[in-house]
Amino acid sequence: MVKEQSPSMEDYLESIVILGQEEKAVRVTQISKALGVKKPSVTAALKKLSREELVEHERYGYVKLTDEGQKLGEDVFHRHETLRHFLADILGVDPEMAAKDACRMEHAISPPTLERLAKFLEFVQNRPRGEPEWLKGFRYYFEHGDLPLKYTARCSGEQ
Amino acid sequence: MVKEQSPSMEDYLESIVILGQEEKAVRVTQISKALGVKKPSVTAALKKLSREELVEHERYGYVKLTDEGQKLGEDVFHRHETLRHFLADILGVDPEMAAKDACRMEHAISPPTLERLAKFLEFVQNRPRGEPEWLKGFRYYFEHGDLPLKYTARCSGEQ
DNA sequence: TTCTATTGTTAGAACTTACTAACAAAGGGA
DNA sequence: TCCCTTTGTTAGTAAGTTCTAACAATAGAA
Repeated sequence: MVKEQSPSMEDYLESIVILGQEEKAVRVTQISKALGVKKPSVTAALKKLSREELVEHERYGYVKLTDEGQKLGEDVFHRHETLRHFLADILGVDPEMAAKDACRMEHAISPPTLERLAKFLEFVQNRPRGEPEWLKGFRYYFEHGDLPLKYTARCSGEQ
Repeated sequence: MVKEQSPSMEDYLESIVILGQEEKAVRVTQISKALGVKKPSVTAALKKLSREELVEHERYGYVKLTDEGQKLGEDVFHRHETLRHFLADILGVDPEMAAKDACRMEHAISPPTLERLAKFLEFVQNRPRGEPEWLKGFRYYFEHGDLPLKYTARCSGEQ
């Protein structure tokens, strides 16, 4: 079984997954830049992740994820994306801030909670008729502090 | 200005706020039990928080928050409660798990994002006619994987 | 008042994660 | 081939958080 990873190690794994999608080979410098840490920190992290067989990394060489590491990293990325979309698309948080918050919250949310959040997103977004009316209502509510009249009057019981 | 607190220190502050609401005087042992850490850890944390003038604590005595500390602790608690309610009441996460997740996420959410989340809760819950219909729709969707027919048929454009 | 259980502190260690400074390997031009 | 830039590593340090073991203060009961 795979040991629980710390937020920090999760960040490394996630970052390697993302870089791996963009470039053919992942290097220490890229990870360093992506995470905003110095290269010796990356080396140390890779050493630790290698010991746990989540990463393959030979001295001065490329960085590769094992199947296990890939799975873990993708999972973190999935949490990140779900949270980011929820924050930006539902709550209407500024995209940049949504990404930053997701970056931190991704380490704190449990699998069952994430599942529900993902389903919620699905529920709201996978509609043939587009964004539901109540969501527009929320946007209005957030701006004005109360609902437009039509929401309290029309189609009663629906809100 | 108040220094940003680490998740750990935020937990101590929050815990002292909560214990302070329940009991007249807060002690090291209570904090220790509440947070599930050993007493020396509490002593060390209080020392640090004292240095930053967030806590008043004399040897072998009671623990009290300064105004600043109280404000910070209440803020953490507010984040916790907002997240907990969202998870439990909107997403339908099991109450115990909602509390645990909130406990971790409370350190990761930014003020603007929290504000939007709080507004969202308000939007959903402060209704004269109770829980909106779409939320029941979500519960159904989560259980069954798709919507009951009436949601796709009735009141078109509303969902 | 003295004993004892409770409560709290100190000291010392471990773990994690990051940093800087200095060195070593690799690789592409000249 | 040699040099120089880029890339990566090592060694040493520091901060933060927690722990255990041992000791000290406190307070209530006898």
